[in-house]
Amino acid sequence: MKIFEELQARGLIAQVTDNDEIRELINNGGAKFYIGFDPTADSLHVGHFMALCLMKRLQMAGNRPIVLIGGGTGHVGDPSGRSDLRTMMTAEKIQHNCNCFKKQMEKFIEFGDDKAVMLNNADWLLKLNYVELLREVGACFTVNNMLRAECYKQRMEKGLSFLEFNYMIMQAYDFYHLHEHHGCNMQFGGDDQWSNMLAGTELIRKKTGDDAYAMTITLLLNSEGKKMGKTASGAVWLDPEKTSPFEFYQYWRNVDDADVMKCIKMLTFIPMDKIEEIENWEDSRINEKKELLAYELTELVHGKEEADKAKEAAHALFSGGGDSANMPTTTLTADDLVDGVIGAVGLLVKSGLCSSNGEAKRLVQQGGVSINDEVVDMAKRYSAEDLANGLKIRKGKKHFHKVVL
RNA sequence: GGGUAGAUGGCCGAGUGGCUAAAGGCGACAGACUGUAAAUCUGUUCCCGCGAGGGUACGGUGGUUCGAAUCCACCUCUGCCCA
Repeated sequence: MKIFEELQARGLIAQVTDNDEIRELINNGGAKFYIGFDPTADSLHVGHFMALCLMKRLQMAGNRPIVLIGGGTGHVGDPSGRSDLRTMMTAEKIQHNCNCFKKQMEKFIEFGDDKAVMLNNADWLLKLNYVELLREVGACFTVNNMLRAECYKQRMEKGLSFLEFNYMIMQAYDFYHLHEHHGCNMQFGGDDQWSNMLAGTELIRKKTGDDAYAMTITLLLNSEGKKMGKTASGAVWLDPEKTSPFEFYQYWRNVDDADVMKCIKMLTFIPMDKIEEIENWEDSRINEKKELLAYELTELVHGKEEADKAKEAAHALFSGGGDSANMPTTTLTADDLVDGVIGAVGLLVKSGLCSSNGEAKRLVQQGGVSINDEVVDMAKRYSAEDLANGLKIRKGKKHFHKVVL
């Protein structure tokens, strides 16, 4: 199976500018393609991860990737897929985020002369001259057309600043610049990027007469149509400091039944014939599928060692036993005790499982907390000796934490 | 530049001088049921306090009042209409 067919089989391809040309190009390793990443946070998330995987797949098929960090576009802010105004970031924050991205990406993609290249659009966007740009690029677009783009439509009601409106132009210019200076002939991106990417191919055609191609990857949506990789407390990050490997593993272990196969296809590198086999597993093996998904992804992002640890910890916690070796742990000091003892509420707050005493109190009163496999009440107290051996706190069904003195 | 409507808890949204820590919905969390799933049912959902109670909070700053999310002034931001 060639790469294009594989991407298709995995359900990754959303839209393409020219099906046949693109198949020809990437199946023969003739694409020099770029994917842009705007430094909107100090860590990559699952959406970025998909793009990086795509990059890797294409690279393995002989195509040449360019990672474009949006040090310049980050100053503008992409309105696509947003219903409200994007807050502006300071230059320092952007720079900081760029550095964080860079570090994380180097773990996934091999960079080097004949491998992948990393560029930063700050290098050309920040020194553009406004009038010059207007004449050179602005003349190639009509506002009428731009306003018809899907990404702006939903913003027409809530308001769209001129700053954000220009994002499309910036991205189009990037593509044009990469085409001229780096021989880039193709752009990939999330499906919400489609209009921006088309603007790029159009600009290239108008300026140079060359054909350039664009392809979007399917956004990873769950069965309810919401973007995956988000939790109540925010995104699922790739940075282990922001989302621990265990939490990461658990996120995928807990995906909806309906979404498991989709995730396996779109996110893992398990070969297609194996995937077909998995797909035919009986319904009773649904949990095996989830474990497989969680393990594969954790291994890809955090490495085999962390993946093993996360899997072991999960098994220990959910399938009986009580191996607390790999649980997140908080070490308390004697100062945390009051009169030599500490209650369940104190432990919950100190360990970070609860953000306030009130929240912890509610949980305890609702019977949602157990310590060392015993449901606790408000009156329960623990002494320094109890703590010395380590206490295993369980909050609700799925949150575990160990506390030692 | 002129006119006009608005800014309420994580989000949506009611409230329009005391009964309002603020209806309702969504989300989230916990319990029951399960398969670490979904659906369903029950409870919880600003902070401190065991509790009585206290402290903050309705865009910002001042003011009127015994008392303000609610009235007044100014400011900031946003939508819409006219130029």
